[in-house]
Amino acid sequence: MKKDNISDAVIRRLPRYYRHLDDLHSKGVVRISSSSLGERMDITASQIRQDLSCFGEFGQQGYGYNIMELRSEIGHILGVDKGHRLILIGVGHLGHALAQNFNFSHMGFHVDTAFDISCALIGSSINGITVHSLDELDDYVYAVRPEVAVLTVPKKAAQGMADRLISLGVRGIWNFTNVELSVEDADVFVENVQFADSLLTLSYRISQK
Amino acid sequence: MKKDNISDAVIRRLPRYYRHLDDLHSKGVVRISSSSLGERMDITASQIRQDLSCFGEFGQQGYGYNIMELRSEIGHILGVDKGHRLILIGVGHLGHALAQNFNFSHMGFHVDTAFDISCALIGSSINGITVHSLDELDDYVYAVRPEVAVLTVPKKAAQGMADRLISLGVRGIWNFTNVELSVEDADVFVENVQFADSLLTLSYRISQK
DNA sequence: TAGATTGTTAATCGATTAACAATC
DNA sequence: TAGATTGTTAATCGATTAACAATC
Repeated sequence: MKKDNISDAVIRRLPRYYRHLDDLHSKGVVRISSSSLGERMDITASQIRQDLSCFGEFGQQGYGYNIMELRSEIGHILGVDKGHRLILIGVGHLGHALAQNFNFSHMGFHVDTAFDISCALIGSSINGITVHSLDELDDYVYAVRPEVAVLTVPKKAAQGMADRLISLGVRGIWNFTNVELSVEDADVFVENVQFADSLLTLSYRISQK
Repeated sequence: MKKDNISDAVIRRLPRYYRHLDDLHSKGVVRISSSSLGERMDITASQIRQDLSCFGEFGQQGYGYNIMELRSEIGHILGVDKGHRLILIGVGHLGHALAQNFNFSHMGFHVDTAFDISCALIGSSINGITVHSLDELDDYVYAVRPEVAVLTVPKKAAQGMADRLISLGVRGIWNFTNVELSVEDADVFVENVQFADSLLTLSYRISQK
């Protein structure tokens, strides 16, 4: 039974389902039951069925799920077929690493432009992504209307840049600065990648006993 | 009342407490109540008190918490005072970005060595971290006994390298490859940084409505 | 002392798991 | 058909919030 309010816990599991189904699909597996998938992912079959039931009915009694179909359904739920546009703000080492290595298009994102203040970088191109001056940001965003901006700028510039991006109409910020951005607009979403928090969690675990 | 089994939810909030207290401390604030901290962090005062009570009694009735003291208590819980040693495995763009930008020492980690297979990199130095050949990995680990390895190698090499590191005695793997590592040993912890999952979560949110 | 705020117990809320009728 | 497996309801478990006596 389709639900209206999906809990954060469920949403955070969706990409993992997607990844596993993608994997199985590329290995040529055609169908899978919730219990086999659960075993693979180390979660209960119940949870998988419960999670999926928030969005619809994708399986078939006695058969399980068709992998290609379920993969595409979850992809659709995640919005990978929406053709979202994305820009990179900041081309330091991290921004550069993302531009170079991260497979944005596999997640359904179109990226062709990054912005930085460094003259040394402006005009250069990384993996097909050209670096522009931040002076051109406003015009670009008005013209192209990217939905998402990846923020890899220095700490100090983070909040100001976030405000600017939001006022320009960006709806999602993928935030790699270790600053907790304050955002008023309820339609704008910030997804934080907090390296430090992640490492400290690991530090905690290896420190026990 | 001190607890034995701390839930994952609590552990994942600790770094955030630590970060906020660190911030307040560096701003010169001396004391804070659970309610003010809660307001700042957008969580309930109850949750803060409940969380902290898992580890001991750090506050004072009528006063609240001494920031310097609580910060150092939480730092201690997280193990930032343990002097953990860390190595980088893989010096591609991402490894390079981490070596260059990430403040490992602020998290209490000692890092001076990275490993890679590329001859072009071996012998070079990034931000005081020298790059060695992977041929030297075993000797180094036996000699120095680093607790944590940061894994930023290509997908294909991930599981093999993880196995090797674990057999050498590494206890924590900070995993940036988008491979779900399989680890038998219950004393070894893997902390995943799944960029793709994070971006897809954002994709989901901006796709609603 | 009076006011503030803790640590903890109890109540509530939400998420996970189990069970099972429905059905492919 | 018989076996397998779904989607969903109910039961359980755990996490969050509220309340309050204790006390600085």
